Amino acid sequence: MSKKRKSKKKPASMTDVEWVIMNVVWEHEPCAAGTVQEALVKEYDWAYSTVKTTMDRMVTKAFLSRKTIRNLNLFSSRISRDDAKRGELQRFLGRAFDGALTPMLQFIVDEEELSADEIKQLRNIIKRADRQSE
Amino acid sequence: MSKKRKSKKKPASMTDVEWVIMNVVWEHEPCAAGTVQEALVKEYDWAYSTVKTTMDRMVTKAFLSRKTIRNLNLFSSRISRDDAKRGELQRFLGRAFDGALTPMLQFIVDEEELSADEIKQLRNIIKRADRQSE
DNA sequence: TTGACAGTTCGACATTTGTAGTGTAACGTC
DNA sequence: GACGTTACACTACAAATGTCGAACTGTCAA
Repeated sequence: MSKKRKSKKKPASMTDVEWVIMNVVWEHEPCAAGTVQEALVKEYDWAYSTVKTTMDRMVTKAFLSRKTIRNLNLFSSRISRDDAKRGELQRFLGRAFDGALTPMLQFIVDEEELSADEIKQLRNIIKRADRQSE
Repeated sequence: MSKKRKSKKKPASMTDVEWVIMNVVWEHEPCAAGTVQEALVKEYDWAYSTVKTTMDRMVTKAFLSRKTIRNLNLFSSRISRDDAKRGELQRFLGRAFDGALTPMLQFIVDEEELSADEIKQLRNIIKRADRQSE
């Protein structure tokens, strides 16, 4: 898309498929494509080669790194889960909430029907943060 | 991507470009492609035809509707801003937080450096929700 | 009526994405 | 050392995306 303004380098965006794969890699790294495919086949029935191709591409995109041992490709993540989450949050906020955080929470509170329990949890989270910031 | 399980119909996902355009449409609808292009040219320098083509495609995808008056195409949104936000939130949570809300907020509180003011705002939002749920 | 304009339609093209088949090379086993 | 099993590398291909240019058309004022 390419905005005109400069922006502090943030992790490139991942597609849905890539997220699914990354989530497995973070759990199992370093791991082979077969491992990932097997972990996912119950939910998504992708062929081995589909997963492998995607992972190869993710190496090019620098989401993954590859280490070859003998006949085996071992993949590892090149971005941390937290960085990826941060990037995703930024993009999400940017798209839908003009980048602002509190409107987003406001929206959630207003629009999603939160259970009393969830509200309690949220309150606790905030409370803790609040205390810590003093 | 297509998961194996069924899922309640939720709005299809929009690309970044589509979000940018939608945000303008929501502000100005019903509006012409030229209006949108002009509104965006300062930030993104897309040619008129780029915007127009994208909007045409968005009609096909049912994000927009088109009404032709004489020589003019007037576009309107077919999904509400809130629905789009809801969908986006779901996708965001699904990708990065296994669909769960509180871990997401936890993450924000832990990882983003929130200003004291932001924390206060958050607390107020929650407090209000809390009171309301009783 | 003739431009100047604004807006349209259509086609085009390079990339990226989703998805996978195939032939091949290495591995472990009997 | 032959053989079945794996995992790999390579190729393919349609659909979606990002991006426009060119040619055409309707409108309105001079």
